[in-house]
Amino acid sequence: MARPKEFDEEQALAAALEVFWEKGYEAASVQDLTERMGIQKASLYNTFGDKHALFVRALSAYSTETLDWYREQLERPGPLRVTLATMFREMNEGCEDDEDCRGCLCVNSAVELAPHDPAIAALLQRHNQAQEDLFRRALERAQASGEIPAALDAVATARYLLNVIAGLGVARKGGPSQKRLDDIVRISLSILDRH
Amino acid sequence: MARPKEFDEEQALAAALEVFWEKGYEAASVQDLTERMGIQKASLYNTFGDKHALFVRALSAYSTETLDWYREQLERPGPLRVTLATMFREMNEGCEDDEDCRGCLCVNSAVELAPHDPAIAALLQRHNQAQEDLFRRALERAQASGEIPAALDAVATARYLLNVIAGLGVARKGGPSQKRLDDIVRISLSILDRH
DNA sequence: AGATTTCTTGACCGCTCGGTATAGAATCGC
DNA sequence: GCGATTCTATACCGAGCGGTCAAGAAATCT
Repeated sequence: MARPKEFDEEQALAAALEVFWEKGYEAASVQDLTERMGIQKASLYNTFGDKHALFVRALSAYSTETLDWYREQLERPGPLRVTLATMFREMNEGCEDDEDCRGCLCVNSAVELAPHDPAIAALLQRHNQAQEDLFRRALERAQASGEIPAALDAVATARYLLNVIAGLGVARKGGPSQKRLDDIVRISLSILDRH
Repeated sequence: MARPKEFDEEQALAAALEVFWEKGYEAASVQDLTERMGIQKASLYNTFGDKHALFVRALSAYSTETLDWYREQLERPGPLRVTLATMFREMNEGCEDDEDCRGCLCVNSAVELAPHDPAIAALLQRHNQAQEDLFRRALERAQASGEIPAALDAVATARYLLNVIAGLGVARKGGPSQKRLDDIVRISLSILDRH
C-alpha cells in the first residue's frame, strides 16, 4: 500500500460520462475530460488506461444505469400502456429548453462509433438485446393479464418500441417542439390500444 | 477568363459526400477528403471555402437528393401502404452485409452536429419539415381515396413515420439482422392497417 | 524514523489537424 | 506572342491532439 488516490474514481467516471454525452467521443478532448473530472492527465491514464478505455467504462456505466431504469419502470405494477406513456414523457422531459440536447448516449455512440469500432458495436448489441428482453417480458406480462392482444408478436413489438426510442433519441438532438415529440409518442403507442 | 478547373465540381462534391457519410464530419480529415475527391488541398479551399462550408454543400446536396427520392416514391400511384412497405424495404436493403453501415446522413449529422452547430441544425430542421410535408400530403391523399381512416391525424402520423425512419437510420449503423429491421417495419406500418 | 510505493504535477513528445502562402503551370483574351 | 488570370502543386504554419515521463509529494509499512 502507498499513497491513496485523492479523487473518487466513480465520481470521475460520472464526470467523463457527462462530457462524452454532451460532446461525443471524438469531440471530447482529453483536456475537456480532465477538467470536468477534476484530475490531471497522468491520473486519467494511470486509472483508466486511455481515452478509448475510459469511454468504454463510461458507456458501460451508462448502459447499466439505463437498463436499471428501464427495468424499474417496466416492472412497476399497472397497465403497460400507462407505464410506457409515463416513461416516454419522462424521457422527453425538459429537452426543449435544455441547451445541451444530449439525447441518448447509446444512440449517439451507435451513430458515431458502431460502424468502425467493434468493441463499442458489441457493447451496444448486448445493451440492445438486454433492453429488448426487458420490453418483451413486459409485453408478455401484459398479454398474460389480458391488457394487450395475445396475437401480438412480443419480440417484434419490443424491437419496434426500441426503434421508437432510438428515433426519439435522434429527434431530441435537434431541439424539437414538445408537440412533435408528443405526436410521435401518441401515435407510436396507439399500436397497443384497440384491436 | 483564365485557366479552367481540371476537375468536375459536382463530382468532387459527390466524393466528399461519400467521405462524410462514411466517417462523419469530425472524423473525416481534409486529407481523406482531398484523396477521395481527387484534388489538392488548395483546390478544395479555393472552390468550397473550408471544411465546414464543404460539409454544408454536401449535406444540402444529400437533402435535395433524398427529398426528390421520397417525393418520387410517395407520389407514385397505388396504395400508400404498399408504397411505404416498398420504400422501407429498399432503404434497409443490403445493409446487413455492407461493411460501411453509413445509415442516413441527416440522422448522422443531427446526432453529431445539431446541438452545437446552428447552421446544420437549421438545415436539418428545414429538411425535416419538407419531408414531413411530403409524408403528410401522401397520407392526406390516401385518406381522400378512402385507403386510410380519415380520423387519423395526418401531421402526427407523418411525424411518426419520420421517427420510424430516424430509428431505422440508427439501427442500420449497428449491422442489425434483417429480421430485426423487418420486425420494426412490419409493426411500424401496421398502424395504417385496420381500425 | 526511514524505506517504499503510489499518486500528483507539469513539462514534454511526435503527430496530425485545418488552413495558408508561394511558386510554377496552363489557359484565356487580345 | 504576350499579358492577365486562375488554376495546381507543394512546402509550410501554429495549434491542438492523444499520450508519456521524470520528479516531487504524500501515505503506508516495518
